[in-house]
Amino acid sequence: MSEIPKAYNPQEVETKIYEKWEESGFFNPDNLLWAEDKKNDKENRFVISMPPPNATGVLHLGHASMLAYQDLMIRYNRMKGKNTLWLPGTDHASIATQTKVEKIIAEEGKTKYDLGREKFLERVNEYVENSQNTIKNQTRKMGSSCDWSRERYTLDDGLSRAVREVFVKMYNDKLIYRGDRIVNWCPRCESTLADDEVEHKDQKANLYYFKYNKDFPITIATTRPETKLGDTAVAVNPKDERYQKYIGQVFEIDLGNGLHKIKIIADREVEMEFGTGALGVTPAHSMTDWEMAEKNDLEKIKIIGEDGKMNASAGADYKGLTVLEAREKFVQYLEKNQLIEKVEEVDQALSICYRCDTPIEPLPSKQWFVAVNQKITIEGNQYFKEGKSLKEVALQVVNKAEEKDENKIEIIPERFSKTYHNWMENLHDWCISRQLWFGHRIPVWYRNELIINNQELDIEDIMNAQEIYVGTEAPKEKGWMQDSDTLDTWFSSGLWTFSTLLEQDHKKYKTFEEWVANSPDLKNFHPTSVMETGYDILFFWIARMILMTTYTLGEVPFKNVYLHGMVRDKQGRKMSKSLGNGIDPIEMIEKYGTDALRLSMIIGSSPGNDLRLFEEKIEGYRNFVNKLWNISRYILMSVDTVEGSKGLSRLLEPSNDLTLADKWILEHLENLKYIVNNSLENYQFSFAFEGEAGIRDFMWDKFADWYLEFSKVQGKNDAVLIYVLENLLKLCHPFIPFVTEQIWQEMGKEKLLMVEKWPKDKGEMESTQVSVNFGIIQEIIKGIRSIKNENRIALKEKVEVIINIKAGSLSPEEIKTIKENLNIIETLAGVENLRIESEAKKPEGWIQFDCKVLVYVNVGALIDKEKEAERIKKEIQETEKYIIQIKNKLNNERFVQNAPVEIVKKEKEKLAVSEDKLKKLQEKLKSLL
RNA sequence: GGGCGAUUAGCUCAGUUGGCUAGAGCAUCUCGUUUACACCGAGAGGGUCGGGGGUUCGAAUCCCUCAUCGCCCACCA
Repeated sequence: MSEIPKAYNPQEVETKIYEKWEESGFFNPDNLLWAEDKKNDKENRFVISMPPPNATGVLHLGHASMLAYQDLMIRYNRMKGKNTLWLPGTDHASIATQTKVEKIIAEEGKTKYDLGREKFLERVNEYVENSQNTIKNQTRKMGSSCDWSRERYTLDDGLSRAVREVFVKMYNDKLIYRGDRIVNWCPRCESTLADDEVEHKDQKANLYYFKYNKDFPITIATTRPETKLGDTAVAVNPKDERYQKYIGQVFEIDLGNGLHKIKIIADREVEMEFGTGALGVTPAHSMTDWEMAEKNDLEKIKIIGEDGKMNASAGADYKGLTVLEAREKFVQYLEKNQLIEKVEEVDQALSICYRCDTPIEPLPSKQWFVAVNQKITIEGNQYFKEGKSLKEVALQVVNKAEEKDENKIEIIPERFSKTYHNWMENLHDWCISRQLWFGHRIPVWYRNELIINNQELDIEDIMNAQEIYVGTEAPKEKGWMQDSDTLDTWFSSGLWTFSTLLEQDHKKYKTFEEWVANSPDLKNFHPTSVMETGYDILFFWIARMILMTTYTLGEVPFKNVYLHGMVRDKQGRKMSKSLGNGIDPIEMIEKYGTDALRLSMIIGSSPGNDLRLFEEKIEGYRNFVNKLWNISRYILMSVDTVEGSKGLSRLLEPSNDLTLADKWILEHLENLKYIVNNSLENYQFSFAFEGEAGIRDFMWDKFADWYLEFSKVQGKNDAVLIYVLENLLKLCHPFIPFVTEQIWQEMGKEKLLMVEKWPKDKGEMESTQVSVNFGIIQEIIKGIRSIKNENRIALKEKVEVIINIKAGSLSPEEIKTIKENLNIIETLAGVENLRIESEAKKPEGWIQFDCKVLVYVNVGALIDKEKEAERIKKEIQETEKYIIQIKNKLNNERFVQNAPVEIVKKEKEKLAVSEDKLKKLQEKLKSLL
């Protein structure tokens, strides 16, 4: 088997291995044979809905990390014999995708209007198809073992029907309504945005202090003077003595766009300390002001249009100007009339669009909303049987941090439950209509006489039609026109966990209820087990899925939510194009292999916390993978097989004829199984690998550096070698699937490692005599090596050593152990003429150290006595200090009284050991001088 | 304005009910051409656990407070 390459070459094997996996069919739970009898056993399923990447662009590190965590969970559970499904797909991401394509055609000097809706959508779909393929191939490169036969797209036929069905159902239940309300408007996207799609950016702004006219009694302050053209009130704090007398009065003003009535109103929300304590109320262009207007029944004058420009109501002077132009012009007007008192620079949180950073313009508009506070009763739905609102149910099904209920959704880490509850409690009705072309068209049709007569109509006219039809298909009669808007992309992703499990061939089901009741996948795989995603979309997505799924199915979408952090650079900065600090996962895969990249993202990550990633880290894990490769290479080259390589599997169970080292490694393997199982069950992925007794320590330190070196000297035990290797490969597989599968194949296995049985553990390992005995040998070897190194003696250069065993210091078994392992000490520490003596005196000029025994090492003439004496003095000082510490503790009555007995006992033992050590050190120092 | 997180070796991080003289990897230094691996092996140095206070026999760990950095939410216009 010497044909195994010296260094693992991921590029050569990864594609082939992935093809092998995919061809095996085991990504699809229907083909997992062991699951046959448990096919319909819901308890035995493990399901993850892959958060669908946007169907734009390429795979970035965020995707890569998500795929690494999910594939880890999936492979672990699959090997454990669960009916395992990982359902992949892509999201049409209406606003993101449309923005991207708009940019592309802008480079051709065109706008979407030049193309028209139909042609534009063709371009988008073309673009999407291209990107989807890229993303899918890159997902494969990550080694993702997802079931491609069940792949879905939020805009595919079935999912589109699901969207329409749910919309209609909600409309009929009065949970969706059309309302004329102030909304967040992005003038660049020319669309509304949901509240959480608005981001805030801190910036400096001018705060203008002025009066509407010379006679007006109150000075107001604003950062947006141009909106004052639409003011209908001035609000003051009811407690503000300065303005008490004006409350309730109405003034008439003219800012050049006609007479306005300005009413002085009182509102507790007004801060007396800010500005002049008086706020000009612009109902149509401020969220706060809109609410005040509702409360006080004020007129709402819309002066800014959907194009972000001033409209006719702003007056002839301003009509057609952009907001900024209008601001400049209005400020000039104020200056000319000497109305400005002062201008102050203030910090302001500017609202911007989360997709294109354009400042948001709040304005009134007729839009579709989901009513989150509307109470509703639904028969057969466990959550809504007693009249609850969407919001109430969404709050009820998620665990609060302080009170845990197994039946509720658990968010990991726990602290995000609080964030979730807080956000959900404050949720307003959700604006779901978007003035975008790309997406699910709203399934609403309008009709009036004008449409029937086929006249040229403005969209406003149509939408103001008297007749409305809401249904999953267009009405058959003539004269109906569909709403031109599309749905918020999160509306469809909110259905993702279940809409993807509805039978693809939906046409055979007449009603939604039938479709839901008869789709086998939905029955078998929903609710899903874990939703693994970034904390950044907790509100956008997690919350929406919970709202939509509890309503539609009466089920939660998932049992647990695992939130990962963001990938950042070494300094903790966001990776971005402008900083140039981004890492391309595909490039890293080509350089270091997928397994290395996966490890670099799994290790060091903990739920909800950001992860710093840099190339040296990936390189480090490439080294790890190569180490595993070489351990395997060594074992495969050295074991004697019964029938060539395929005979390896016959040597599975280690026999009873075991050396100390055999027993030692097998014990630690058992412990490793426990550590890995326990950590993975508790989502402590990093700990399973990198923890104190994790995979890395076992493989590299215990197995390679100790056990294999022992076996080279003391003779190998093929059964143990193979047994440990096989188990190690299994335990590593979910982390680093490619290299482990490749080694498995090199071993001549017929079955894929991917579907091998996961090693069961027998609980936590207790410290045994085997460990103690092995530890003694290790200590002796390490001590000799250390002394040689300090005295600049090469490891291979042999030195004389005497092991001095004091009467009664070791058990007979321990003494026997040392005697049996003299050869290993000689070889691994570079010793000749090794002797064991009891009560031996240290020969002149030798150096001693102690562990459980005293060891004398002949370092010959090389010893630098003074340096050695210095070293010992330092050690004596440290030991003395330590002894004082322990003595103080033990002399403290309260410690002896209050501390648990084992702790006190331990301290006493420590004291005894240290005092013994001190004595030996002092002897040593004496003999030196 | 409210909430959350982080702060442990030069760097990246462990440290899970408070109890081994606080650990690992990388980097540094010394040594090594042992046929599994230099993507390696052996050894060494390096930390008053952000500051202060408290609880406790005992604190990196629990509580309070301050500081720095980061994130989220929010209608100071």
